[in-house]
Amino acid sequence: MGKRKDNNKYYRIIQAATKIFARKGFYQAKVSDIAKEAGVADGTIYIYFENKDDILISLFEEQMQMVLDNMLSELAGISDPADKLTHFARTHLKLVEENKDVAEIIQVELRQSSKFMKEYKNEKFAKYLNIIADIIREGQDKGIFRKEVMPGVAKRAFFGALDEMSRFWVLSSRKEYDINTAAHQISSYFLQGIRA
Amino acid sequence: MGKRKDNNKYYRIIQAATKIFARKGFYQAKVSDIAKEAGVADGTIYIYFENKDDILISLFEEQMQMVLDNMLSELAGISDPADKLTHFARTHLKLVEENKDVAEIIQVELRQSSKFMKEYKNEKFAKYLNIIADIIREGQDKGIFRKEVMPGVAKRAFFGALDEMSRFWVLSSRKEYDINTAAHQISSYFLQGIRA
Amino acid sequence: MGKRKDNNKYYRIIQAATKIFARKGFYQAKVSDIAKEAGVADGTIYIYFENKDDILISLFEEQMQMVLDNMLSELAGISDPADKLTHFARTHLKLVEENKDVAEIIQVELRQSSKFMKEYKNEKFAKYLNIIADIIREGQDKGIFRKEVMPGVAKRAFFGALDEMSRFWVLSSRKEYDINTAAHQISSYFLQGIRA
Amino acid sequence: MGKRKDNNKYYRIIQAATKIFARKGFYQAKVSDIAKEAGVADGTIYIYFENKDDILISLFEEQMQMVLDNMLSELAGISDPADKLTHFARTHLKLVEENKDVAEIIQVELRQSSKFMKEYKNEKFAKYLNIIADIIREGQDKGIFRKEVMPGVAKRAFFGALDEMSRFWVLSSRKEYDINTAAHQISSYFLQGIRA
DNA sequence: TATGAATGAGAATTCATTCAT
DNA sequence: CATGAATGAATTCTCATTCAT
Repeated sequence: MGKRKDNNKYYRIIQAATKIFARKGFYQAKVSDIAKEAGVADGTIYIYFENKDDILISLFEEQMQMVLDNMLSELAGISDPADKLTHFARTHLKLVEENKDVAEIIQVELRQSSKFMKEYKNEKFAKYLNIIADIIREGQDKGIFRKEVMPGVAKRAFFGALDEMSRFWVLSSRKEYDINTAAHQISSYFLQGIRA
Repeated sequence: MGKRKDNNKYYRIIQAATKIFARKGFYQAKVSDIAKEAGVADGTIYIYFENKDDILISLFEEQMQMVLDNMLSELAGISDPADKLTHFARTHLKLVEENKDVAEIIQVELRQSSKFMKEYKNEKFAKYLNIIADIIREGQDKGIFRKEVMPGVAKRAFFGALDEMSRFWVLSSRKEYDINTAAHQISSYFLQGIRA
Repeated sequence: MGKRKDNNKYYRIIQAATKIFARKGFYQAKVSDIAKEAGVADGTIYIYFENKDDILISLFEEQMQMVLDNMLSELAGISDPADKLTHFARTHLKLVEENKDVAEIIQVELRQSSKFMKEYKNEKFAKYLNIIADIIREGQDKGIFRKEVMPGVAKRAFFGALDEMSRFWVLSSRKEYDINTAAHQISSYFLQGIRA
Repeated sequence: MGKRKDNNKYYRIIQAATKIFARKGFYQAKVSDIAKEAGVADGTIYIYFENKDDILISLFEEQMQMVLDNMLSELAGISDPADKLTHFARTHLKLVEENKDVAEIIQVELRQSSKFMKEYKNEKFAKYLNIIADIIREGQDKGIFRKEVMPGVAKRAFFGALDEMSRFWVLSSRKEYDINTAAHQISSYFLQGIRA
């Protein structure tokens, strides 16, 4: 792929960028901030990444892969589609809580203007959403969920509900509701909402 | 008064900024782009706004006020809380469709890191969310919605579901689902999900 | 002369400019600051003055004329050249004390770069210095002052001594020495220095 | 160290700024003029200096240190206070003649409004003046100068006399008097003026 | 590979001056 | 004469990126 990941500096820079982008936002973050945080020289960044945009893109790819892998392994042992959705919610929110920086970047920067949401085909994110769609289809096949539910709409509704809840956590300091409560509430509305 | 709105140039600049910010994003947009679009000199911007940030903040305030007023008047004649939620969904999505630029900015720029979501207390947006919470509480009082539903969580879940759907529209060109279908689906999951 | 002084606004603007230039310096002062201080509109300034430079030039001319007239009338009744010098010193320092703003501008702005000390022929200031040279020549003719004293050098030495003392007053808040002490000291060194 | 002086670019920029500020004055001088004169890129200036003000401040510090060191070494071998003052005058005026640019900046810009004479504590200049005060005190101790001479006034009178003479040189092209004549005249008035 | 000093294009903002009212 | 909103030229400073060491 032409990208040097062999050296651990690649990952150190990704980690540093995650922290800096989360704290300042993409446009406010300086490449030299990331270099300093990673403990490398400014120029070293350009050995591992094409440019500043590429740091963000790579960060997404790496972190989304981690999120994706984690979610798939969490759901692996569960067979009931309803349980899967409940567990998806809990896992997603727990992940947000445990990886504030990653969550904030995905929340905030990923949604940012043209440069990223428009020009960059975020396939990992699409896959993540499709985990939900697949569970719904599976549930419909098993007769658990209503046939008229449209998976393409429902996946967004379910993800959006979780996501808005996360934003609240990411952007506010106080925590009015704990994760389990929120995860339970949201999956219960949704499950009851689509149940046959 | 601190801000000169008496002159229509204030609104012309807001309109121009809405268009430019939606197209390029806040950081990519040049003040001179906005000036050109508004048909005024660069310096004129600074008669009506403190600086570039202030254009965005003012834009939010003005547009959110419009959105808020519109929603309240749409819901005015409806008494049944379930109908209100359904109509909220339809109105919200229609608004997004009819005001792509405004929607995109609220979607994308409003979520942008520290500068805006953290430092800027977005009270108009909080009010908008609270329209949903109020409807839910009203429904609980009337015994239509389950008592254990937490309005603070549910308002975010419902808004998040709509919002994720909107993002899909705003950021993609093709439209797989029409508004009414999406609005109907989402409000039906949700209503069934919280119904007593 | 093409300059409208008939209206008292001309003088109000000069007064305002004196205050503003003294406080902020020529380049830091905004024409609109002066307009506000004078209680006129920005555009009005340009009815009475060519441009910002012209305000400063006019201010010098007017204020130096005042200083010149004042000094000449103060010295009018004195016949002894030594007394004249002593009185020049006292009058000069008293004037500085009583017209801090004017003094500060002459001290500071008049000396400023090319624009003013180089391109602007400051004839009033030359006349002021020549009052001293004339007194010295008069004293030499009367045999009071040494013949080898060069009036062109001595006038600058005497004025410079007074001027440096003034700067100290203008720029510092505390006053270590009072006017009469300083005037007396300086004129006594100088008189004894040039006496035959 | 906070400021990188290790590289000779620091001094090249100081030299360039000295030339440009002398020619155009601080406010008229563009940072890019200085960069061009120094043969570096605009941005390079900001590696060595905080901002434009800092260039001027640093220039003062460096050049005044040079002036100070030069004066102290010139006076080192002289024991008689009267001779010291005479030599001070000659050295000062020679320095002015040989460093027109430096002299002009110290003459003109240093005196400039609030930004520099008020907010910037010019300690090097104070030290320079105190060389004179110290000589006068020494002379008083040795019984050569009159006891009633106030060193705090006299140092300003002497320096002011020299300074006004320098201004004349710096700002005019023609030279009516040569250095030695002027230095001799001024120190002779002054010495005779304060002698016991 | 790694460095970090140097580069220079780019953008926000200011403010003297104008001119329609 | 007087106004003050509008203009737009001008300038400082930033920072992603390069490249000689």
